Amino acid sequence: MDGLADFSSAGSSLLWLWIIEYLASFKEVDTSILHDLIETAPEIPDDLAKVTREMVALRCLEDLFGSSDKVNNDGLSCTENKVGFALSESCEDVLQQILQETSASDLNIAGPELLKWDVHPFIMHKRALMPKCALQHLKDTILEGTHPLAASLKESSGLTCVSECGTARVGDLDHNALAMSEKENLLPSTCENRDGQPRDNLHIRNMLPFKRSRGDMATRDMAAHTNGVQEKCDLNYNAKKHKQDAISNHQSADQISVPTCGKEMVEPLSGRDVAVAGREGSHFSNQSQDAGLEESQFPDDGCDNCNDLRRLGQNGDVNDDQIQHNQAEDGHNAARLPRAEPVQNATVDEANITERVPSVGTQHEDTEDESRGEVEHSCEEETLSDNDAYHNDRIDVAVKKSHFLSSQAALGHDSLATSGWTEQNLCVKCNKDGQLLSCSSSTCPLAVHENCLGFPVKFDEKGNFHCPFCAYTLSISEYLEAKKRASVARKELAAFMQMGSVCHQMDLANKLHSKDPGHSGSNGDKDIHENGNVGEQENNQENQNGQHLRDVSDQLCQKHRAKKKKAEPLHDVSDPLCQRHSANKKKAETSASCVNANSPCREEEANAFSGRDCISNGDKVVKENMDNYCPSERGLEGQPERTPPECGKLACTNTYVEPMDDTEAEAELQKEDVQPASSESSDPPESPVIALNIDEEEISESEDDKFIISNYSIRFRRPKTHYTYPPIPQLRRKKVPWTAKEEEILKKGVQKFASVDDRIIPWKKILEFGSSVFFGGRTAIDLKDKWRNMCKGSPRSK
DNA sequence: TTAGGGCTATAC
DNA sequence: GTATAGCCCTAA
Repeated sequence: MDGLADFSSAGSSLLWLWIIEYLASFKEVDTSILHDLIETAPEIPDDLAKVTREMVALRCLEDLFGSSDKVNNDGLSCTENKVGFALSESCEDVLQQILQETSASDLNIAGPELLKWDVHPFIMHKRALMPKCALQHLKDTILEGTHPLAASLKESSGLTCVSECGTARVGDLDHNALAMSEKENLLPSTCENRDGQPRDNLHIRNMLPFKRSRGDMATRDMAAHTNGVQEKCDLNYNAKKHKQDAISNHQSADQISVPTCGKEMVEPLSGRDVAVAGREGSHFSNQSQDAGLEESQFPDDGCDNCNDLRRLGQNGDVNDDQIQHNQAEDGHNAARLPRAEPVQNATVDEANITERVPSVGTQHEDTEDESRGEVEHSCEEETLSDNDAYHNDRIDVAVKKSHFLSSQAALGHDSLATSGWTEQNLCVKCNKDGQLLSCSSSTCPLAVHENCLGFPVKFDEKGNFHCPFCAYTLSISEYLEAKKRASVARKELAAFMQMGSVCHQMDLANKLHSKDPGHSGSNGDKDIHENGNVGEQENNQENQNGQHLRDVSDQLCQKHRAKKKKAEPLHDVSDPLCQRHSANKKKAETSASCVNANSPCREEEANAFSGRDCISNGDKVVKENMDNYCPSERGLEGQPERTPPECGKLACTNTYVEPMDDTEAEAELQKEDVQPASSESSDPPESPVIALNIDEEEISESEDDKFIISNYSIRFRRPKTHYTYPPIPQLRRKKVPWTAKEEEILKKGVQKFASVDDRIIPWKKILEFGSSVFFGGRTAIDLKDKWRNMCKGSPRSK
C-alpha cells in the first residue's frame, strides 16, 4: 500500500497543510522533504493547488486568530499572487476567494510553480508566527461552524468527516496525547463506515511516518524531523527515533501499517515505552480488525515474531520489568528479539537520554560543563546513532529470519508450516533430515545441516551452535555492549583530561599567588576571574564546577595513593603529595599555595598531556592513559615526528612534513663536510630525543621525590588572556637542543633563501628545505629563534 | 608568515 | 644571580 497514493486519492489536501505545519514545527526544515512528497505523490498539481489555497487560508486564519503580524513572506506572497490573492485584502475577502475555488487553469499554473517554490520561508514564517495551537484553532473554528465561512471551508478543506467523527486527528502536538490516542482509537470504525475517504485518511495519517522511514535519505531526514517534533515536546529524541525506526523497519519489511504517527502523539505522555507499545498495539489491533490487511501479512505459520509483535501490542499489560526480565533471561534468544528488542532498545535509549537530555536541553553556564557536555554529547550521539543502525540491523535480521522461515515453510512441506523443522528434524535449508545443527537459542526453531550453512560451522565457548540469524544478532548485542563500555571509558578519559585542565588552573592560581606577592589577593583573584574560572575553582571547590573537579582530582590522586600503596587520607590541604611537591619546588610557595593540593596531579597531567609513547616524562601510569592523545603542534614536546609510523595510531595534528628535497639538504651538508666528527658522533640527529630522554629516567616510586616530575618537561604557561576550559591545556614544549647538523642546515638554508638584505627570511622554506635534518618538532619560528641566537653569538657571517 | 619582544628552564 | 637557549605571544 502506498501511503502517498492513498493520500492523494483521499483528496484531503488539508493533510498537506498539516504536513507543512508538521514540518514547520521542526527546528531545521529540509524543504527537499516536502518536495519529495510532492514529487512522489500522484496528481500533485491539484493537491498543491489546494495546499496553496489552504496556505492562504491558514494565513487568513492567522489573522482571524489574532496574529497581527503581516510579514510579507516572499515565497508566500509569490504563491498568493499566483492564485490571485493579495495580502492587502481583508481576511474575509481572501477567505471568500479561497472558497470560491480558483479556476483550474490558475491551479495548473500554480502547481508547477509550487514545485519550484521554496517552502522554507513559509515554514519559517509559520513557525515564527503561528500560535502553537493555530491549527487546532483552525480546525475548531471550521468545525464549530461559528465563522460565516466555516461551513464552506469545512467542506472545502475536507474536514467534514473529521467533524462528523467528532475528533481531530492530526497535528495536535500540544494536545493531551493520551486523549489523542484514545480519540484515535475511536476513529476508524465510525469514520470508515461513513465514507471511504476517512479510512484512507487514517491510512494516510498512518502511512506518513511510514513513508518517512522508508530508507532513502530524504525520508530518513524526515524521520529525524519527526523526532525533532518529539524533542520539542520534551520527548526523548533518540528513544523515539529508535522506536520509530524499529517499527518502520518492520513496516518496510512487512508492509505493516503500524500507526507511528499516533504513537508519536501518544508518547509524550507515555512515560514508559511499553505503554506506548500497548497503545501501538491498540492501533494495530484496530487496524487489523478494520482492514484485515495485517492478518494477511502476518501468516501464522512460523512468523512468530510478527505474532509476537502483535501480541505485544495487544497486551497492554506488559510492563518493563517483564520485558526486561525476559530479555535478561533470554538475552541470547535471538528468536525473541523481534518482539523484545524494540522495546528493550527503546528502554536502553531512554536511559541514555536521561543522561543526555540535560546536556542538550539546558544551557550550561560554565564553559567546563559545556565542554564536557559537548564531548559527552558527541560521544553519545555517535554511539546512539551507531546503536540505532545496529538496532535496526538486529530487527532486520529478525524480520529476514521470519521471512526466511516463512518462505522455507512455503517451499517445503505443508506440515512444516504447522509443526516446524525442529520437531520434524528437517533442515531449514534443504528440508531434509539427517544430522542437524540446532540453534541453541531456546525459541529458535532453526535446524540446519552443517553443509547447508555455507560456511564452516562455529560454536560458542559453551559449544553451542547459533544459527546465522542468532549469531549475527548476538554479535550485534556484544558489539553494542562493547561500544557502551567504550563510551564509558571515553567519558572517563574526558574526565581525566578535564582534571588536567583543572589542575592547571589551580597551579596557575597558586603561582600567581606565590610569584606576585605585590598583588593583593583580591587583585589576583580578580585577574584570574577575568581570565576564566580559575579563581572560582580556587576559592571554592564547592561551586558547581568544583565539586566535580574535586571528584575527578580525587580519582586521580587516589591512583597516586594506590600506586604508592599507602593509605593516606586525601585532603585538599594536607595532601602529602602536595607537601612533597611543594618541598621540592624551588620556588618558595607559601603554605597557602597548596590550597588545592593538586599540584602533583597538575604536574602529572602536564606530562600526561605531553604523553607520547616514545617520550616519557617519568610517570608511566600517565603515559599509559594518554596513548591516544596527541597534542597540538605548539603543544608538542620534543618528539620525533619525522617518524610518522610512531604516530601511526595517534591522531597527530602535527603532520610529518615530507622534505622538499631530502637529498638536497643532506647533500649540502655532506658536500662541505661541515660536521665535525665529534659533533656528529656525539650529537647525531637523534640527539634531541636522547636529550629529552634525560627525563625518562626511571624514577623509583618508593621515594617521595619521585613524584616530582622533572622540571625539564612540559609545563603550563601562565595564561595571559582568556582561559576557557580548553579540553587540551596549553602546553609548553620541551626544549630541544639544536644539533650541529641542524645548525648547519639552518645556515645553509638561510644562505640559500635569505634575501640580499636579509630583511625577510623565509623560515618556512628553510624548514622545508632542511626538514630531513631538522628535528621533527621544529617550526619556522624555532628556526628564526635559533638563527637569532646564532647571530647573537656571532656575526651573521657565521 | 615573519619579526621582535618576552618568558621560562637550565647551566654556571 | 646571571647568562643563555629555546619557546611563546603578538603585531604587522
